Amino acid sequence: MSSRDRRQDVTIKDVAQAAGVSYATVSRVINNYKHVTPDKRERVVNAMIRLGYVVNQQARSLAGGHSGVIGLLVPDVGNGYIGEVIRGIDAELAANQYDLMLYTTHRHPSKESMYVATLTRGMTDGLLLLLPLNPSAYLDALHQKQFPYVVIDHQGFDDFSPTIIARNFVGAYNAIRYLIDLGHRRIGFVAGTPELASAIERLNGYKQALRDCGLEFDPALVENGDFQQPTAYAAATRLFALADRPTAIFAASDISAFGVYDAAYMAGLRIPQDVSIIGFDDIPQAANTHPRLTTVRQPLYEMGRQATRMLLEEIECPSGVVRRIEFDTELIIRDSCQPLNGLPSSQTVGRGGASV
Amino acid sequence: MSSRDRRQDVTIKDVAQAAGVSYATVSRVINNYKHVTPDKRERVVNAMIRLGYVVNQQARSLAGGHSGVIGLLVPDVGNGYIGEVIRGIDAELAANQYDLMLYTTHRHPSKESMYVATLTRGMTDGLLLLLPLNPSAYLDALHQKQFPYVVIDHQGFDDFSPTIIARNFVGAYNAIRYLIDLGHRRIGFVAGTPELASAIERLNGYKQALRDCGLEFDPALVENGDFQQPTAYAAATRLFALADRPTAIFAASDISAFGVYDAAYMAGLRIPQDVSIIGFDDIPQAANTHPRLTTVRQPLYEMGRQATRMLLEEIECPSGVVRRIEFDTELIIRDSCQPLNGLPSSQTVGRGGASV
DNA sequence: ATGAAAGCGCTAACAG
DNA sequence: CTGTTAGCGCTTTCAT
Repeated sequence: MSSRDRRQDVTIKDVAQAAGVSYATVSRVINNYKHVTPDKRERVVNAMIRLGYVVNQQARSLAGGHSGVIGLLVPDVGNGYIGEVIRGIDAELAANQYDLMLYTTHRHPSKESMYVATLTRGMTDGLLLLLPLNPSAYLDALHQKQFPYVVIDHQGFDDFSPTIIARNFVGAYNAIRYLIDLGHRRIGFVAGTPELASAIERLNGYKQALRDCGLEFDPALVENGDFQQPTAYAAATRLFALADRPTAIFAASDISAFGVYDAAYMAGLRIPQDVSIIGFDDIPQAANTHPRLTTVRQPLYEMGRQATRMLLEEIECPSGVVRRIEFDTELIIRDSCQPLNGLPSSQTVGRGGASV
Repeated sequence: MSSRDRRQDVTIKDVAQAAGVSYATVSRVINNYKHVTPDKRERVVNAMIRLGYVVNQQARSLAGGHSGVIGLLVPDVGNGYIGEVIRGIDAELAANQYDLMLYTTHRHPSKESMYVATLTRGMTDGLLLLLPLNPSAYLDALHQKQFPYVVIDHQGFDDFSPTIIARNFVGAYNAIRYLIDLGHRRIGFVAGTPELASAIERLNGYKQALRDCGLEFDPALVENGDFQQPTAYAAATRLFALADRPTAIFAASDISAFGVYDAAYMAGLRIPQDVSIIGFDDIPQAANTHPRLTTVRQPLYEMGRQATRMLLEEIECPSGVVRRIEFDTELIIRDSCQPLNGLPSSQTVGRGGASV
């Protein structure tokens, strides 16, 4: 089927011949075996360089070696949140000479299982699952197969999956406390996909903060969303149309917050004078909006790195120990909130301040 | 090396046995050969389903079949521009059942050659090169090898590389003409990496527009950049410090434009009242800044799609014809420019207008 | 220490 | 139409 002439590629046999050794020896040199005489090793290395030998990963992994590639499943690409995590993964992978196979599930739970099946059939040495929608469908199998994997941002309901997660509950809790401290009482919440544990945790944090402050939970102030901008726009529009409209809105993601921004502008509400807004994630764009978005920071890049490190360690020396790392979230105060009927709360100067 | 037990995976031999046929027949069924009796085909399919057979891509491609994976080389991930292109690529790939292998060169020209060498050694059926920095080092070889590839966003200096590109010159030209029409005479330019042809084209468009309007080209108004925000910030800061500071700035990318925004705010300049700003790309964030960024739109997503389509066609039925598709750019007028000493130029209402 | 040889799972002739 | 078989390039025993 493939039109190109693979015969022109140089293989270990060519190298062996050129170096005057058996091709098993070449394989040994490539794989850094200890017991090869320096003399032969050098001859082989020279031949490899001279001939421009490049290893064929497929053959290597078929024959039982490792493939040197890690599979990554993400719901989609091109959104800030995922981009940051991928950056972290990519950095760690590159540092360890691993390659990346990227799969987008396009938020189709059924695709997940399919991809997992393919990827674990020799193509990859391990799997990174970001925001899986339907992990129960295959996590058991992976675990049984002892196939290395790490789940990012999904507080699993099992106790055998290595996991990287941020403290979503605390992050949301603190955000709401901050809003309440500013005097807000009617706080709207544009929630995330209820299938995702992180969305639920954020909702719980919201509720708990209200409760701890003696505020009543009003279901009318909570709109379901999906972390995306258009949905958040629609949700916020409904919230702003309420007779007793919220004076502050907490969005389950920065992208949602941008949708809330849009809705506020369309409703003629000024931020933060007429409505305070807080996001979640702290993606790079959050600092480029106007006013700059106050948000709950997740260390996305670092989460990607750590997940990868965890996976690579498990691949290279399997311990069987199930680790779970929780990252702290941090409230990043910028310019999108202010005390109810008060002055801007931002302590910052510069861009945000000057532009008001 | 790999700890998991691959023997538990079901192979075509298992399927063959279960279906009572030779394993070549199973292969034929998998590859949709015409000459297989419906009866046997059905038995094979049933056996595959019953046993949960999943093809091993490595073996398949080693044996001469296609790997079903496309390699993509990008300078980095997580920036809006690249994310959009990847989205397009991903969509087209998914529609055609191809998988994606993603490589980040981290802007190291030397890594490019290395990755290309690895990827063309059986791992992939074709290559997509986005913004290559050092293509001359390997494009010849790829072409000679007849290895399918498509270059995105790099007006090649060769005539044998299939290419997807936007009309950078015209885009920049029109942006400057627009600024001049608004009355601006001192127009600064925060340029892109001079190694990239697109950066040069944009600079040329800038110069030509000036020339056509009888304006003198002032080298002091052009700052070199690298398409990134921090560099653009520094560049714009210098521009704003000029005795005869520019009243408008054209940034070679939207990300650069954000850096210019930062610099303007820090310098206490209002956008667009004190300085007009135009970007290039129209990444999603461009509409989320304040004021919303006027910019030159490249159809990033579509460019990714088309590049992929072109590559897949060449892989599936090699024609040897070198195609080159140029996409039109479009000036998207938002709220970051206004006539010199005049009123806002934006025709839009809603978010932008209401927020001023 | 190193060569010989047996596959890994699959595709692609080649027979029949 | 279908079974047999020879590899694809490499890792990994098993001898030596």
